[in-house]
Amino acid sequence: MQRNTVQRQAIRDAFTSTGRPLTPQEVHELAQESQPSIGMATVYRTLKALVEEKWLIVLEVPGEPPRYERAGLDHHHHFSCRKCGKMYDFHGCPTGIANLVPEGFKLEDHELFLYGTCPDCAA
Amino acid sequence: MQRNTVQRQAIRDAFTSTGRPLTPQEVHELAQESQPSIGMATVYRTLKALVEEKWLIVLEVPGEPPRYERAGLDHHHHFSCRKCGKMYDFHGCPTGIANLVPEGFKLEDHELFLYGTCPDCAA
DNA sequence: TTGATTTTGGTAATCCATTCTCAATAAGGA
DNA sequence: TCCTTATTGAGAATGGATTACCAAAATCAA
Repeated sequence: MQRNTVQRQAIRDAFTSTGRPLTPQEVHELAQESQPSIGMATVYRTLKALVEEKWLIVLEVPGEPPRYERAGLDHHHHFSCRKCGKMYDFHGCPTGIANLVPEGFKLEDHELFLYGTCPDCAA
Repeated sequence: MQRNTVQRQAIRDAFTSTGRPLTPQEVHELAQESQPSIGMATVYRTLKALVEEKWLIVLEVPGEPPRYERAGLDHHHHFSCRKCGKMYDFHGCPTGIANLVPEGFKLEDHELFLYGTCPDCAA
């Protein structure tokens, strides 16, 4: 049977307390705040398990390591701060995406990445 | 001085003849059509040089190797075919992107990836 | 508490894209 | 054509993220 460990709980807490997509590195750092001895192997193992049990999903990001975020969120897009590297969820969706698609292409999905500066990093 | 080699020309031709963003692998395969003995080292070396001389730019893509494409194109977005993996440029831009951004965030840039089926792969 | 079993942490191993090395080849000015 | 020098191709080497391994520690049902 699966056991509840403090490490696994610390990893889940990283997601519920920040509410934003996290890299394995970020998860490791956040989990270390309550479990200083937690290792990267445990982080990777647990992320994989949480994806398998559909508590997390993997978010691939251009030119960066993947982010993990809570599964089941409403349709949204992602903002990446160029100064601190933190990624945020923004709800909503621009209009007219279907109009970009020329005849003959079948559009199934889209992913929008926004870049700029977050409030924490504003001058 | 820089020399014009058949390999370098074959790589440039891959971009001008297809007109779409290419992975290093794709460049290699396309260049091999006219230069069968061309090696990956030459492809990587040449791509790097063409980026430095601003004939190409690097396009990072979520969860995939980077694409290279001609520099200086108008603002556009990218469509990736889920069947054949080929990537295409689509001109234009959806509206209302700025509206997604909450108070306090400064938006500088965006990148939109569309996914679906291309005409070549349509059933 | 005990004890079977899962989980952990540290480190070695793996994977894979990209870069390096270097002898052989090719470009192109003289 | 010759000769200097840039470029190539093959394979080894590298770097960074992720996974495998395994002895030690932790979980939890009885």
